[in-house]
Amino acid sequence: MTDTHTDLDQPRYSIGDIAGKTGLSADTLRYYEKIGLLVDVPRNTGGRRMYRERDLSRLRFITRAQKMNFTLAEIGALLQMREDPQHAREDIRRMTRNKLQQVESHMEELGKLRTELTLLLNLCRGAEDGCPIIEGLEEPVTAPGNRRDRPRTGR
Amino acid sequence: MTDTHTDLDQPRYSIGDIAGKTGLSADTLRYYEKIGLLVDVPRNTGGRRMYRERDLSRLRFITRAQKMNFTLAEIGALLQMREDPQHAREDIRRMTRNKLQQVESHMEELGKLRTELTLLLNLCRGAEDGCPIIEGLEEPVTAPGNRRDRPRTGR
DNA sequence: GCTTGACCTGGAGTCAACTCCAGAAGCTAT
DNA sequence: ATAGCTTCTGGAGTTGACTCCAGGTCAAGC
Repeated sequence: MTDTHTDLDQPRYSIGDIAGKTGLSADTLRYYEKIGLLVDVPRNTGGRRMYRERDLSRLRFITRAQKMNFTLAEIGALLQMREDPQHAREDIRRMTRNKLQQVESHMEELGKLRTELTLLLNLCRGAEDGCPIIEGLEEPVTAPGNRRDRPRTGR
Repeated sequence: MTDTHTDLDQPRYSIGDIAGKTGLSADTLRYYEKIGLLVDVPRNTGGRRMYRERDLSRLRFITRAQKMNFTLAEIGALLQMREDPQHAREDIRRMTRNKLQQVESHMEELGKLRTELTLLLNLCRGAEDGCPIIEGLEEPVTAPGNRRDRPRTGR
């Protein structure tokens, strides 16, 4: 039931436009359609794809979800949920809840990584010998009072 | 040969132990060594790998960085930086700075994704017909009454 | 000593997600 | 209406990151 009532005047974009806007390649866009991630992309009389705003919106969702390492299959399910949340099947809702949890724990992990990288960059800048703070990085969570001395690596 | 002086009493772990602790498979651990991500993993007399704490620490760094979609090659460079920050080559420092930026922008994107998923789950729960708030999701950042696309710099 | 299970090496196979053709056809400006 | 770019389809190839053998070795319990 994709006959949305009054979108006759909506702007349409060629595959090249969309590639430009999203940073995805035309090949990738065709691929997404082939595997069913993007559905009902209309064609003009010459058979060329004419994308609408909603496709763009979906694509942005897709790229965002990809950054979470969700598989395209999972993203497909999420898109279903997104298109029609109140009719989404229970397993898809559950999966979405699950994914939300994953996003949150990933954000936590990313926070740790950010800390590590920030330390690496901010400390030891210009220091020529020894950078004791770095030792702390070896074990992000270190029990207090248990400071092992660092064996110097040969390489 | 890494003649580490005083770590003779450090605990050593078998590949199975490490697999258990990290959640990686033994095959993956061997693979990481094969491609040079893990270096100088010592063997016992029988030729078996005996991992040390630092290997565990590296592996945790690796898995964290992988969640950021860094390639194993990139992670290898980051590990170099991590092992010896003050002697890291300038291009590796630059790369690290670069990666830090990526981490930050990814966290921002993840925040958006979290918002989307949260909305999907919290709204429309039980609603049977129509869920107007969902429309707002189509464009995550939408000025009311002015739904124009903002040009995004591609990844 | 024998069995059983963890581990070894080298190499082949798998999988997701693209990426790259070739050959044809659509659009646009001159 | 011709040139030159974009897009089309179908299918093959590539890449990164594993994953799975086969055929052998090592270690601990009985």
